[in-house]
Amino acid sequence: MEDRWYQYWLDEGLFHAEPGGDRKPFCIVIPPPNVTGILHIGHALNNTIQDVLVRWRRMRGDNTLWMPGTDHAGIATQARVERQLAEEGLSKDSLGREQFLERVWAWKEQYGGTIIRQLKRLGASCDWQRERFTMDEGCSRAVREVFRRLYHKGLIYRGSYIINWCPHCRTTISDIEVEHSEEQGTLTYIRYPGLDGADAIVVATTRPETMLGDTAVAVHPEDERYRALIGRQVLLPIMNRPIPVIADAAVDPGFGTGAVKVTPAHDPTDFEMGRRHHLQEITVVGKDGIMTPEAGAYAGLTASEARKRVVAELEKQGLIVKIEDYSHSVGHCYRCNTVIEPLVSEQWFVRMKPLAEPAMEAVRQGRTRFVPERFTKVYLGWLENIRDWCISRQLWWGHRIPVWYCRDCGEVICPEEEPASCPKCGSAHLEQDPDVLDTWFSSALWPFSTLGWPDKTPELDYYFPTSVLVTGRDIIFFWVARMIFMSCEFMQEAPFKDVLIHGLVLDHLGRKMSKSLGNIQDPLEVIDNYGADTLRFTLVTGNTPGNDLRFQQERIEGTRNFANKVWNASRFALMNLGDFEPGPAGDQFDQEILTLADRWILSRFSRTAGEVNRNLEAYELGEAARVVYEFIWDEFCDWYIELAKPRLYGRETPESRSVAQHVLWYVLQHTLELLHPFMPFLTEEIWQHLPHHGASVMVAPWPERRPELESPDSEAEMGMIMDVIRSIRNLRSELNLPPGKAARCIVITGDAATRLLLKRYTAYITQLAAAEPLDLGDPGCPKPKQASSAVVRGTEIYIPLVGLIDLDKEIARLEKDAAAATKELDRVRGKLTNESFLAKAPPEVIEKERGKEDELDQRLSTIGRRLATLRD
RNA sequence: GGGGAUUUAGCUCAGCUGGUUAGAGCGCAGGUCUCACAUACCUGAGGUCGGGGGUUCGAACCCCUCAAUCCCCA
Repeated sequence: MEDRWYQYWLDEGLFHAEPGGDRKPFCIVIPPPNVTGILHIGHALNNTIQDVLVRWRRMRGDNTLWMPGTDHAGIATQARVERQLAEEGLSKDSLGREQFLERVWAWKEQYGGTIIRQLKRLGASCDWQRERFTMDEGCSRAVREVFRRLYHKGLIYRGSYIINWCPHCRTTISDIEVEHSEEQGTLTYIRYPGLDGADAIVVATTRPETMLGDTAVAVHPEDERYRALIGRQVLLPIMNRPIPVIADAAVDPGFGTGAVKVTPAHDPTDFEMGRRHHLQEITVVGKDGIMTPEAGAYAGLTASEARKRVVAELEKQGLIVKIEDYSHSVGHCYRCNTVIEPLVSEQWFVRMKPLAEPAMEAVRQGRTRFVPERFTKVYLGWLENIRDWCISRQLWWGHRIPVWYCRDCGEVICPEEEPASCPKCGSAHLEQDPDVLDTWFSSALWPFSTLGWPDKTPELDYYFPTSVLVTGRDIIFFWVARMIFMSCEFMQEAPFKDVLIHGLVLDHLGRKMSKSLGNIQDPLEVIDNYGADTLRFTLVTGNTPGNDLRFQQERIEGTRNFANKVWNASRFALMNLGDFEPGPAGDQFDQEILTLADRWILSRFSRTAGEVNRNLEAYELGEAARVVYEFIWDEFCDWYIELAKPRLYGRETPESRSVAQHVLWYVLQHTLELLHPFMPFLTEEIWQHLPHHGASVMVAPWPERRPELESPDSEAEMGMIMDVIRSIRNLRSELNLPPGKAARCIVITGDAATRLLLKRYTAYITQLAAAEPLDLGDPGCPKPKQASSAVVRGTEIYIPLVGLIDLDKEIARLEKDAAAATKELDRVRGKLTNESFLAKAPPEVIEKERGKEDELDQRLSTIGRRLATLRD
């Protein structure tokens, strides 16, 4: 059923959008999933939210484009193909760059469509004709253009700095790709002997092996303990190299002894210090994790082996003061969890300060708005402390850095097209930089590269800036911030008006889903077992924007039940609409011939539509879905359909039947439309079976409020009748009367209007409460003693059952009622006798309290009289 | 160390700008196979809204503080 409708939508071209026209544009660019990936539950949530918004706006009449695509995911994809090669006994180096890339492309062709197919199963209404890939021709051109412009503007530079090296992935990674975690290690205190009679100094370190590359010892400038030593020299043990004692405010006097060893080539803080004090940078650990020749006798050892031997040697020399257990933060690669090695290396960087400023301004001025708003702070905080972005990666799969070096004159060239010769010396000996760019560099351009930039396309002109970006909060730094600064730089405006941030999908115990925990919920399995509609609805409900959501089996089943309810109600409607033709004025109603139930459900429907819209506009998708759910189940099914049955079954007049058909059809059809963004397949299936205009529910006009259908009077009258019915049901239940068994019921009210109302709609009450016969009377009429009774809104209800009423029980029940009413009345009277309340509360609030007081008062006296009778 | 989130019925969560007798689903108890639906219907029991203080006529909602859990950053 789902596949069939999806194919129908595709065949009808309903997902496709073209720029132009006088409708409002609405555009979302998809967060491109990794080509290598498969759909996980987080994708399902992310894309369901987008699809709800997109389907809603499209029905509302906006020119709606949902731009899809995938990301080349440099490290991940390369790693996958390398693993595949390894299984064949090959390696990327044995293949060579060209052949390896061919293999990756082939792999992409074979597996790259998987996640797209899965998105389709979810029901995603993307414009697939426009599907893009971050390494397709257009995106690649955008990447080269952006690089070139930033380079010539001096915002991209090459330099030797400390970077994060992942020895496993064998590439640099950016600062945000490093994940820190607390680890148990040791703190080793080492004595560095003083030179020229100076005192020795003791330093503490978590990585003793790096001492081989020390080029200074640092203390805090105001640390009295070491003041005398500043500017003097100490002897670096083992290497027997004299190194200076320097003063730097970056040193924490509270750490260890307050004196630290400085290894500029292997620690970010030390690196900064080294640059400030012009220290030598000695690399002792290589990119392979092996000690370099600079490590002297330790060259060739692994770092951890070197650590053992260095400590042993220092021990031998009596220079180890002590070794303590110590818990400290260690950086790991976000992809493979390998411990990161900080290294000094020649890399490409983006100068962030000038780019960050406009990106912060765009958000500060509200041109881009985060929903929920609290994420603004996260975003701004990050950009305020931004460091330059290392963008070169030592990979093959990705956008090659568009820079060539002349082997003859050393010129660095960043031209528009691949150069044939050096513009400076004319040499043909050019060599392109071997590295590729960080994957996020190309995704940062996604909102405009997919719309055709750097060309001036109609798409770019019409759909940019896009309307809203929907993404998880884990990706604000990686992606959202970078898109914003790139757009500010190249489009002179922020790429989207709103950023809707959603939380993570957790398992039923509230834990992150992970392979190692084995608690992954596969969305496709849910689709197979329950359908995409159920998955979508479950993900969207029971959750507020930005908050995490626990995924529970019971909630899936609850939603499945709801889908089933919709299905059955519709089946009922279809069974009774066989001979119904809506006619040209199908949305018009003659108020005169409508029944109370008709007016009530139409009124409730209009309000529901209003609520759904209000919530969707506020990105409260969960609330919007809940409102539709409650309307369908609690009002349409439980009350309206039940009340319409006798009419539909022809037990009344043919005219009454046809009016009921009309209202039933109208409400069901438009309710399906309201539900469509959340449950696209089910609603299409039913909608198509109902009399309708148009090709699909997905392009039906979106239901808006219709104030002329709203009727507070009908809602109030219906509310009264419903209360009476509930009250009778309650009494029946307490008397253990089976729901189907008719029972006589006496309803007494002093209010003539109410009596008239109940008289007119006696049929509703007899039908839904099996109250038959129903006697209506005024307060003067006799009340049976052998009866169970209740009071609702000033109306007394009696069910007489001679011989079956336990008077003591009945008295106890009424006393309980009276006690509750008394308690409440005391509270209300407390308010109403409070002068400040009367003086300061708004009149309508006071009025409301007075109304309550009257009702409670009346109720109490009625119950009181009844009790007196029973006790008699 | 800094920042944020969460804490409401047995469980999972709603509760929009302070004006409710605090809601839903599941679970629980009782009753119904009523011709759309037992994946259902009817009825009911369950909460001093994490603790303490404050602002206010009025606080689940605003402020302060403490506690627990989770997340991010350094």
